[in-house]
Amino acid sequence: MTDAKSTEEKILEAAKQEFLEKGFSGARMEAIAQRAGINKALLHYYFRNKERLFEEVFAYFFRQILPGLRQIVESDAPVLDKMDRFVQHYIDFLRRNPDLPLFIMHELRTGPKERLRSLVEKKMTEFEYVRSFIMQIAMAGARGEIRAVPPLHIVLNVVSMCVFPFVARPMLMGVTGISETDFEELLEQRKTVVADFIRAALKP
Amino acid sequence: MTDAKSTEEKILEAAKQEFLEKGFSGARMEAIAQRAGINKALLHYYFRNKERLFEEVFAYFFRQILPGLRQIVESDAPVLDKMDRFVQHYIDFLRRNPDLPLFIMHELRTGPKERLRSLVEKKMTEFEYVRSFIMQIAMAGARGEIRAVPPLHIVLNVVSMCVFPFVARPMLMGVTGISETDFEELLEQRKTVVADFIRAALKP
DNA sequence: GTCTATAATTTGATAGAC
DNA sequence: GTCTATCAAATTATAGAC
Repeated sequence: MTDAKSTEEKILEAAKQEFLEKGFSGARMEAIAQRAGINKALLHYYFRNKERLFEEVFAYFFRQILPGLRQIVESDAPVLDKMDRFVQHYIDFLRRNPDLPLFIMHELRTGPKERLRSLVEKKMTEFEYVRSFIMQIAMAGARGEIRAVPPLHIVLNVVSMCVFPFVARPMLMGVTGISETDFEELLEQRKTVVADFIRAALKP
Repeated sequence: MTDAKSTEEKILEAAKQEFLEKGFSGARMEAIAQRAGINKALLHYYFRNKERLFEEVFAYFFRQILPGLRQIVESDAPVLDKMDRFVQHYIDFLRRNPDLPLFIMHELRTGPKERLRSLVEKKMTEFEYVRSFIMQIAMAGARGEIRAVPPLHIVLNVVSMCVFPFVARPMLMGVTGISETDFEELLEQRKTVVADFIRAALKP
């Protein structure tokens, strides 16, 4: 197919980059136009204003926040295996989208509160899977399959350990002084280290 | 004493709030002036421009990022006890400064890269303690006191589990639908849950 | 649909009186 | 030190030709 991207697609692509790098208030319409290889006026032709363009981009990223969770949660593997799979899959995903979490968190924190509510209402599906997962963990705990730890905290721990390195990346590299490639290596190790850590922590 | 705050202090106080809430690019000098009960001109009298005022504020917050670490690391308690103490102490600190991590991370990510370097050079003391802690963990692992897990990953895990709930707070409350007070309760529980989790994960 | 030119607004910063 | 008034620059948004 390799058909040239439509102008609208080019704009969205450019806007994603700019907003991701600078955040809403730091992003510049002019910069987005340049990235897209067009001029400002055309931005406003396709998307009325900065706010609307941002909403489009933000909603797109928000939908991606927990990819592939369904497959994992709905399978009939033991919960510990599901956690393994989640950790591996999620860290790989974040390596391809390293700025996503910080972007979402910052905009959720600084932006208007309606932003979250409207999105949660539409895209509750992923969140349903989170709740399902929590239930499954609770049941596994009840039947002694794993150690009794409050399920919500378990999920929090798992996600924390996956996401945090990406959020804290600049600090981490500043403190340890490790290189770009060492950091990548660290993330690769982390897929198994974190999975092991969780298994050990939940051993009955 | 109860002496009225000096104008400079009022400005800094106001600037901390504004920058913390909105970030550098989202903050408005006008808003800071209003919060401080003065006018814009006076801001520029005390701090030449927005950038300088921000640097002041940012450096202040940055210094606070790992409070009380020294006491914990330098004591001669077993490493696991130190981790307990760190978790309890750090979560309590973050409850009093819930927006600190996200603010630092976002500005480190979006701001000029010199920002980090200059601060790291000055305030390496806290980071030294982190490195000491990592060494202590490595040694504890070598003598079988804890399970053999790469020390850097252990520290990452500990910090992750403490910090992440604060970074992800809006998302967390959106997903689970829990109330403000329930969230506080969750954090309180977390002090012991996380400490336990780590102990279990590191049991030889 | 796309552009150039320009308006309208916001916002950081300064001049100068008190 | 503090204020009012104002400027200059940056930035979003629109008008109108092609």
